[in-house]
Amino acid sequence: MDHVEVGDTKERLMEAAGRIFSEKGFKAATVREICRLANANVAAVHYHFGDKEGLYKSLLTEAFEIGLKRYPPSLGLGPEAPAEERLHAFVHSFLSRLMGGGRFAWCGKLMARESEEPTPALDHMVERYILPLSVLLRQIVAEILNDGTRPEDARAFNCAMSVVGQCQHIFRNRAVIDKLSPSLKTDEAGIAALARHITDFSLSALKHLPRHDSAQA
Amino acid sequence: MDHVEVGDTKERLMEAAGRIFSEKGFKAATVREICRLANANVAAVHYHFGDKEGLYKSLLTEAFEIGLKRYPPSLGLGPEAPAEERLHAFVHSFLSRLMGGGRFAWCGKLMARESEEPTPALDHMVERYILPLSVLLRQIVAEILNDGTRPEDARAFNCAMSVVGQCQHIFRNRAVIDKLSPSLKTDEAGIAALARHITDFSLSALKHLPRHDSAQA
DNA sequence: GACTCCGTCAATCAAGCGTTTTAATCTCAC
DNA sequence: GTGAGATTAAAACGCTTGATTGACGGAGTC
Repeated sequence: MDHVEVGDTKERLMEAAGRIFSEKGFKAATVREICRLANANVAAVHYHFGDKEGLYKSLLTEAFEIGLKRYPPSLGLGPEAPAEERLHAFVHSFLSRLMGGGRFAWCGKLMARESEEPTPALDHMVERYILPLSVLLRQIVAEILNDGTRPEDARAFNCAMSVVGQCQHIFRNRAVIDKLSPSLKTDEAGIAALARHITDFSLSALKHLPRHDSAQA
Repeated sequence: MDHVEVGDTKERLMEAAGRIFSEKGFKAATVREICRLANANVAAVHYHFGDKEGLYKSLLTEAFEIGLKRYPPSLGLGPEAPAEERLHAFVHSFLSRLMGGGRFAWCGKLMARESEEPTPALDHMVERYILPLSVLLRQIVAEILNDGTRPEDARAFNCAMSVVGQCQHIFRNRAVIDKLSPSLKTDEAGIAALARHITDFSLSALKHLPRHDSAQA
């Protein structure tokens, strides 16, 4: 793996830590590997962040800021756009956040990790970032259902879970999927194709779902 | 945490390792902690399993055996049963394996963890356990699609991913879901309700999916 | 030039890790 | 009881980890 080269030492450390932490988790990531990737001395972590945990906390805070700025819950589409298109935008951007390889690709991955192995920072993340996304998706879903379901109903919540679950699946089971279907790509075109499938699958489900849904919430 | 007390050293080690590995993952779990929980000497791992990875592999194999025996994917249904019922059985058993409590609650957690953070043991797991499950689900899905799609087609693979993704979602995002919807239960009745929703959602999607699916595999 | 502040560096620390060795202990047929 | 094999226990090995040290150099000030 090549090195992070932009910015001063502190910025390079954040960038490198984002990649490593998001891929391996807090415990499995090592300070030495982060510093190697950042082209920095191991002592730089102590100097700039106190310790490994200080670096992680700074990173998580930064992830919120960047995530909210780069992926606002509105996703560029106004509420006047057709619900079908808004669903597709939601799915596509969600996938991009998890699978994308851009400059801040680690933001989405880091949050997904936090979601599975929560730290005390989870409360803040849910309130600030996840809840707005959840509300937005439930609004879209309720609109597509078009059977009187309100966004706050259990029915909308369950359907929203079904959509998000499909999006996260390839991210969380990448190794297995690569073995079951080695030809499945996750480049930009592959992500787009996947977003298309998940949107079609979910639209088909939502538009024809029986009216009664006994699942609780 | 109190100690595991039943069985001989080897059994106690397996039981303790199941709890620790499933909670912390392979890397973060330590042999010393496992042995402390099992009331065993650290050398016992080397004696009975060779090394840490040997213990993990034995455990993973046991996890699949136990999980599949307790919750067989067809739940007693033969291939002559309607595809809709077989899908429901698959989803319900999958959820039970992941969310079920009791003596062997760690089985599903361990498998999910291996899927997200693969170890060298993944190859064997895929070949022996995951692939057959994948084939079974794709057969069910292809039958419900009823549009000429074969189980080995990309279309069936994508739809199977959509189903499995929904099943794993609540398990992998439990902390977040508990905050978004504190009333959602995961006892036996809650699991059954969730299985009903996922099955209905997927059936609705599969039965009305447009014929053309450009997603790759 | 002398001094200070800031940032970096190689070197090192103690602690914890998985693993191994060696000896002690247990089990049980004879 | 005795010896042999199976099992456990204690201690140490080599290694990696996160954290820390003290020296070094550049930039700015007087």
